Amino acid sequence: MNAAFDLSVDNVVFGFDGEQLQVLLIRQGLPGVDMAPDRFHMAVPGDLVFPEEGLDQAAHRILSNLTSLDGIYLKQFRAFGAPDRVFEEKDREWLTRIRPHPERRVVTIGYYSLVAMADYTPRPSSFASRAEWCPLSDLPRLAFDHNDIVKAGLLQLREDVARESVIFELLPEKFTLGQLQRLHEIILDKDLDKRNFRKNVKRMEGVVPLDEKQEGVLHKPAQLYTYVRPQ
Amino acid sequence: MNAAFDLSVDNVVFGFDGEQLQVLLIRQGLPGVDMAPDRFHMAVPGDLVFPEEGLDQAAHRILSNLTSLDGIYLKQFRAFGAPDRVFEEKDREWLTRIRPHPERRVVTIGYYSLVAMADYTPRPSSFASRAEWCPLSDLPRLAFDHNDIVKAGLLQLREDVARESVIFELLPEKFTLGQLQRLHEIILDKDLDKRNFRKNVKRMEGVVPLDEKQEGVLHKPAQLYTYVRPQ
DNA sequence: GTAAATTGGTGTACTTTTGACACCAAGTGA
DNA sequence: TCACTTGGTGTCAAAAGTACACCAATTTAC
Repeated sequence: MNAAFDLSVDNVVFGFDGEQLQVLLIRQGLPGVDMAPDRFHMAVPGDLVFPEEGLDQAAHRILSNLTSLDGIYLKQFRAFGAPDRVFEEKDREWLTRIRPHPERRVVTIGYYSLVAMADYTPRPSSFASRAEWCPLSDLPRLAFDHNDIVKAGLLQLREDVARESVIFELLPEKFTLGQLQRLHEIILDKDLDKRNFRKNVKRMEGVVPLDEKQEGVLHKPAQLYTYVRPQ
Repeated sequence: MNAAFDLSVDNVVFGFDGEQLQVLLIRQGLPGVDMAPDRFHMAVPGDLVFPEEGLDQAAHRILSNLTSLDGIYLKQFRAFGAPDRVFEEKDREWLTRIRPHPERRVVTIGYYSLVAMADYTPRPSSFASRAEWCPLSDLPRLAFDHNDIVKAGLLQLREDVARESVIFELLPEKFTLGQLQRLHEIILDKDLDKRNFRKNVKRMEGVVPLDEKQEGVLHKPAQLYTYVRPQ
């Protein structure tokens, strides 16, 4: 019995544009092959873990390679190891062409991450892959079990938002309370009362007002805030 | 580059005896070898995942094999994949003798589980292994990175107890409010007020009083309760 | 320059939850 | 019958959560 696995990491990167949650996807073609649009491989950025590298380390490396995103928040949330998680013909074909051992069972470790979209517009990177933001509400059919992975990442994010200060990773350096509230509403998928929300923010450590206002908006400009990690 | 991993599952099984939290450990010797006591391999029950089996499935199978515990609550909480997680000489030696590919890097998926100790006294099982309860407060040095795994499992349990009804898995079918409170106190590692605790229990779905009282105790016998999963 | 549209910003009253606190009751064993 | 142990109960104050309505500042269209 020769139970060898390939191990991969998949990163569900959430971004926020002030309006809705987005997920970073990569569209991968095959080098030198002209593919029909529906044969593209839309997936969350992920790849195999190297033999000598830690999991967190791999997650950062892979994300950096595929999207040039560096030094961002990344949290492991779950392993996905159903034996049939790669079952579609299209997926298998793709693997055959890029993986040294396409027949091997792959177990993947899911990470989620948070990025302030304003701070980063994804730069296509290296090999025939293009990174692009896609609204969470409008996800296409993804490769492998990546739709499940995204869903699970979102659930974890929801749980974490309540407890941690994770959420500020999703905002630009300067943000308005309106944005902060909308982000909470979108992640938690429920409406919050404006005044109560602001009451809570006041009690929150690290949210500090700047001497600056929004500009170029078509309504009363909002006070800008920033987040400084407590301690 | 031939990046092949072995994949294992490790189960941190928590038990409660009415007094303190315990963890289920297995003491594994080598078949036919007489080992000095300090060379025994004390570990959390875990083993390799089969090539064709899902992760949850593997966790249940392995736990069942090593401890004859079946059909219990099991929750995946984290993957452990540091490249050097198996570094001690003693551990390596042991692996060399039981694993087909002892040199292979092993990534393990941590599960935690909960058992009402009263319902189950571990039965030694199959190959030269003995399962035994060990107080959490008095854990020995375990094999591999199992001390870390237990610690991480406990943290996850703490978080989950607040939200879910997980905790009843740790109690016998009939329990007293005193036991329920002690269990909370032990898991959360803080004292709770008796009256406030009972107030909260009243608001909790599923905890129903029985027409029965404790017997054979050296004090006022307590009302017995049971838990019925809501809906 | 006036009106419409849009989002920003504020306080109060009610309800619910949490937290602190002390004493009698029902058993056991000496 | 006394000492010991755990079981069981209510009240009050503080904190947190929730519901709710109006004016302010800016832009654009007329």
